[in-house]
Amino acid sequence: MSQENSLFNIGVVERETGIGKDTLRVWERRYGFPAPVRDQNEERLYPGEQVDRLRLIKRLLDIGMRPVKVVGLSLPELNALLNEAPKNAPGYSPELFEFVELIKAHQGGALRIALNLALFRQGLPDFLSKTISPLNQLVGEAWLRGEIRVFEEHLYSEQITSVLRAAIASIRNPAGTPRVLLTTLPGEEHSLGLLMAEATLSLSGAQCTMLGVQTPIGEIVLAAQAHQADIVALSFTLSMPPLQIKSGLQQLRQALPRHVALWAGGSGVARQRKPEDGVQYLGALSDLTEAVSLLRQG
Amino acid sequence: MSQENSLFNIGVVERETGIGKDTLRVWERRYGFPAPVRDQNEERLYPGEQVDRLRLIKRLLDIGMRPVKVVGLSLPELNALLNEAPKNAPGYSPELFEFVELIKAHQGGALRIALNLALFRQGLPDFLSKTISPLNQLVGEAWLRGEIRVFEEHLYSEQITSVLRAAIASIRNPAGTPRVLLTTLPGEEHSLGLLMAEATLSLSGAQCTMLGVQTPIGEIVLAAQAHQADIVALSFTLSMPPLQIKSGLQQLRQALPRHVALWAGGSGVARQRKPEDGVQYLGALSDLTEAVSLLRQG
DNA sequence: AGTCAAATTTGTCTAGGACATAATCATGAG
DNA sequence: CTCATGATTATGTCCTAGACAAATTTGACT
Repeated sequence: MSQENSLFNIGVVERETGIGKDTLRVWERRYGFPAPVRDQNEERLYPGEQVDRLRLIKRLLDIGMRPVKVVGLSLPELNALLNEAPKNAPGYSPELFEFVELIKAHQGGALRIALNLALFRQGLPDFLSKTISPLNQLVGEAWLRGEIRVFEEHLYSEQITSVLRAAIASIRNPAGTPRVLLTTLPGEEHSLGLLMAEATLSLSGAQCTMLGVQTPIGEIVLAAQAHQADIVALSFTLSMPPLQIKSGLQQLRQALPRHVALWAGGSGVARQRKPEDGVQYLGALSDLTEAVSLLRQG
Repeated sequence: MSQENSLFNIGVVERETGIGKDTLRVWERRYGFPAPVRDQNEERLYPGEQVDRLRLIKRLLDIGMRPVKVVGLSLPELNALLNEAPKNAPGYSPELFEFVELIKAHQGGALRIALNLALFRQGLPDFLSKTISPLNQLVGEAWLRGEIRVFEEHLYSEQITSVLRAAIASIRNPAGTPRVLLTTLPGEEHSLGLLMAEATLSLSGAQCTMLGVQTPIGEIVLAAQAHQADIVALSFTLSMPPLQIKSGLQQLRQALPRHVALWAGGSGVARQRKPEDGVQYLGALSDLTEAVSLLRQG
């Protein structure tokens, strides 16, 4: 957790929690929380303990709770909510918990080796759908409950990245079809989803061009043109505000030539209520394979 | 460039340019630029052309110019400034320009192959210092002059990442010394510098733990403890505000045990005026090898 | 030319109000 | 009882105009 006696100004809190300055101020006005002390210039200084609470609140909002219900709750109350949250827990296979144990023990090297073993035992499609995907969810839930720290989650991401990149490097198809451009919109900085999509698509014989994260919309359009892409594939996590996802997809769809398909996947789009016209939403990785087959047929 | 007739609200402009909302408003008040139109609610709507100018202005500020000199300049004036900027151009080897041509031609696959050839011809240390480093600078300058677009720069980063990660995977030393923890502070999202450092350190026999980008300070401390790190190595690019670098290094140095060394490198730290106590600044990658030797001796 | 203080520049913070849109609630129809 | 439709509440983002500390530049004086 944060240093106990430290105080943070509003800019630092915004960066650390991902909650905007305006939002922090308006919560204070409306809900009476957070309740920062003030320095000699009447500027807000947030105690570390409140920053910790804000982090937990952010997690609850990301999984769909509403501010009026969670902003201002005490640490124990927040933890109670977080612990009862994952009711939809499917039966995780015991093997997955071994990976989690490796994460908690900070055995990065051993984790990578174990993941690689699973990859070559199961094959890439099963590895992604039966190991990585549920493991991501399991890790996400454990992180939600505070059982896994941020740095442990970073370590985990790094090992997955390492394993997937090695796999992709060896199955890349520079002459495949369709041509797919992979990236995320500004604001979405997670690349794991992209890597999983690239692996799946490459295996389906598609030709992938990875642009990395946070490509401005205008640049995506240019890149699609330059690479004569048939498909632009975007990935969204829960950390991306639903409104930004919606308007971003709208703008991009409008700016992109009609013959270029726009695919969106990840936990962030599962949240979207009404689908956008001309945007294909993919719930699971397996949908990708299916969508490629459909595209080839039709 | 941005869609010609499009209008963007202040939040989008902040995300696209990296200039904060407060700063955009105060520039308008002080310098009369940007001069957005207003919608029916008196909310700012920035024309695409002004967003383009703001992007160029941001680049000039990142290389050390002052707002009073550049905010409000017209597109031709900005381009004139950008073109005269890189006076310190060293004599680039002709081979480097071939890489640049591949980038401009969007030949991602060919670029990766060419880079790999150079890697195995030169060896890793020379590849990093004589190819990648100057190429980064060359690409950075070309980008500054608008000769390389954002998406092309993304494509370039992706290929470098791919080549370096493959190299690192094959020289990783899980039992080496010293133990180094690699990451960036919140706000710094570029990981190329980290990868180059990891490659150099691994080759020196160090044991690297890569945490990826944007690890909160408190988490870095915990990770250093968990991995019994001897060194925490941070990377900073020009896109990181100097003030954030300074205060971040101060905070981290204070929170880290004294016996853990703190190393900082990248173009962002070259800008820092006064070095922080207890922080080692590394100007070039070769300094890393040297610093490791020194550490082993002393 | 170097050093120190004064002046200027610059980013970030403040308050309190406003509004569009999303989410929830309530009502009525089938 | 279920579904749709309209009213109400909740919520994030934007607004103005002022303030101040820290960084940088300027200017005076060795």
